[in-house]
Amino acid sequence: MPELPEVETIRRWLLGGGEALPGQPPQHTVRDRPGILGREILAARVLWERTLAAPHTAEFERRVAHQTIRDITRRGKFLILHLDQEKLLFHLRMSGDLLVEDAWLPLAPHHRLVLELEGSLRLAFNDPRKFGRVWLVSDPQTILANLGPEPLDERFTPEQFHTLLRAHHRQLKPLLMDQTFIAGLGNIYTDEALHLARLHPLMISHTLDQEKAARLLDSIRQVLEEGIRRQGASIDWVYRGGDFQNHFRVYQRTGEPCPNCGTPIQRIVVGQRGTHFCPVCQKLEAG
DNA sequence: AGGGAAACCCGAACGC
DNA sequence: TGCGTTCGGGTTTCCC
Repeated sequence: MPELPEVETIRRWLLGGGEALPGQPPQHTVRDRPGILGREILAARVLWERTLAAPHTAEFERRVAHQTIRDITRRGKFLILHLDQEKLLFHLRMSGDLLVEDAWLPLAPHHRLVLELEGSLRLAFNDPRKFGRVWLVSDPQTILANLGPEPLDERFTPEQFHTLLRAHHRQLKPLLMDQTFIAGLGNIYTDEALHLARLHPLMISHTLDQEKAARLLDSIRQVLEEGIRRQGASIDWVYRGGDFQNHFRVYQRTGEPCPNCGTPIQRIVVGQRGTHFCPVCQKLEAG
């Protein structure tokens, strides 16, 4: 669910100046809200203890208060609020969302942690399934150190990607979803990238030649950039305002025609994950 | 090292 | 209609 493009979309909303998709009316959630950059955190309320990974509630509420939000960045699927003294890290996991609301609104049922901001605003971490986690740390590297390269970082070259692929003997699908291998891909964008690259999800990473590795990295970048351009995908009941779900090539399109060749899309399970692919465009043998 | 399974969760979808 | 069951998805942990 929230993967790199969704997290990046939320990051941009939080910075302010959010724009509606072309031809669509403004929405009711964060996109018509002012940004939170430069605002002081007046107080914090932890509504579900386990959402807070560190520190414990009382210390968190004490330490986060009276710090100002100086910057908002992203690393993989982590959203990072840079405060005066510390960093506030969010991982949305399955169902997390960050909303900017008027401070007087009653708390929605699935709000797990809220920060009261100056200007009568509130930053709310909403997470129906309670998988999301929040950290307040002085050094974000303690949390982020094991993440693989950023796929959209232009300093990350196809040659480096090929070397990484050859260093493993793993199926492409679970390898691409491994955040220590490459950061930011989840189930949706992995299936989409593999289809665009015409590579079978069960293909073994070690067997990719330079050309296929370059094609795969290019495909990863294309689907991530399209996801960001469309402001992410809104799937299940979690509405985030994006419309990439209307442009999926294979994800959750089992039985529908492949956009390339018309063959019905197949669904298999790989590493406990639903995996969608075209059996004609994505051959396991020579591609 | 890599793969499989379970755990964490709960709303939605499905079956009866 | 309403109940019970299954599913799915990101990550960690544990076991083979």
